Amino acid sequence: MARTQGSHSGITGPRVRDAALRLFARDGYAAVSMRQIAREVGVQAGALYNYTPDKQTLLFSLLKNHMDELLAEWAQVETSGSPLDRLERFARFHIRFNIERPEAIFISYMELRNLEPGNFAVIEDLRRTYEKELETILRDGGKSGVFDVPDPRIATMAVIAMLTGVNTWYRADGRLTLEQVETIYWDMVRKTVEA
Amino acid sequence: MARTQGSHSGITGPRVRDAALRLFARDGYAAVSMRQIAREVGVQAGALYNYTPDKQTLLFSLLKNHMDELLAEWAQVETSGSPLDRLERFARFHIRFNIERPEAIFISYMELRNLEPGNFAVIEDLRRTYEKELETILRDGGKSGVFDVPDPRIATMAVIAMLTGVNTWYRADGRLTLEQVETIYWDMVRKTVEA
DNA sequence: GTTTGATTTGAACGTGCGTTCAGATAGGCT
DNA sequence: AGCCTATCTGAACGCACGTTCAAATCAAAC
Repeated sequence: MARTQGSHSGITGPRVRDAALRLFARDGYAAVSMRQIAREVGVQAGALYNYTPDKQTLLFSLLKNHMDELLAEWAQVETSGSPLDRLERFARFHIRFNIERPEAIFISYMELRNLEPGNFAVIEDLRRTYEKELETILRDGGKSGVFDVPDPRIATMAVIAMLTGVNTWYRADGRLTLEQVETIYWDMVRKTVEA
Repeated sequence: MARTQGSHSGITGPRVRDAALRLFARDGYAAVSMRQIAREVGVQAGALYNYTPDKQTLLFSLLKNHMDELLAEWAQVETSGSPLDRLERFARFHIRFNIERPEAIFISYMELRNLEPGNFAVIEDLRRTYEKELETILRDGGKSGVFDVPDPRIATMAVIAMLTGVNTWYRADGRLTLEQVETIYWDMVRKTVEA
């Protein structure tokens, strides 16, 4: 019978994932060995295989989890209102979500190429689903005349690139609060697409 | 005396750099072995060390070359005129330069973390120099009232992120010409910062 | 206090890594 | 024709990799 208390599995499992996330983000998937992850957790390399069938699946699982969380949290954001309101919510949500988990975001952009084709397709599909959310907002605003977006797909990519860029320079101890950054970016995003 | 004709050095050298650039871009620095690069060139691994002291220096040299080329080409762009004109030139230049060498651009963003600290500092400094060019344009436009950029540094990062994002989706055989893409992005950039 | 099974160890597997270097090769020079 | 030397080969170095697995460990269940 499985132990339900005092089992190390419930402790070691998350610690393996935490260590892998942190090390993959810092040094890159290819540069991090299973032995490094194990050392971080305080365990021998063999023990990791109680928690993942292999290294590739560990990476995929981290990314899949991240994307699921992204979509789940976005699903909880109010979706009613004008395209302008919805766009503001998206911009602020995107910045805040990304800043709160820089390591997962970093891996999501850097390690896609290290996913096997099948795994890559899954993540790519989830990413596209997320992008479609923004695209829909921009199309709605275009139809109603509030936005001027000659090419909604490109505008989507441009806005996401701009927002995602925050992670490359924002520091929690910097001169601006996250709220201030959100507002500055929201202002720029609004001007970018407004009619 | 050094052979100046028929020498393989003049042929193999560039081929090593080409292969390294392509493979680093496709699979990542850490995932590419010297033996793979050598195989691509049609040579044994040991021969590579006639052209680079080690793998790390090969990566650094590619990035350094790229940054030097970026700054050299930008230096040839007309710098006179109104901030609006200068911003348009920057936007179009940035897109075109990036699209013309996607592999070098990709490596420049992905493999920075694989540079030794000293090498990293050099590349980072060159990047900042380039960013300052845009920042100056935005500040000048702000002073003259043509632009409304409450935070020029952030606006710089936002614009560069937006423009650099083109490389993630643009395909030469896609539905838009590079000229069309430039124009669409220039329009968005202009709106982003215009007063 | 013994049994049970989830968890971990520690060693081993074959493979490939970056780099070095003595020796072979071959093209330009005199 | 023969020398010179830039260039390349092929083998070797020690080391680390991802993964496997029998044996050891140890906390919960009885």
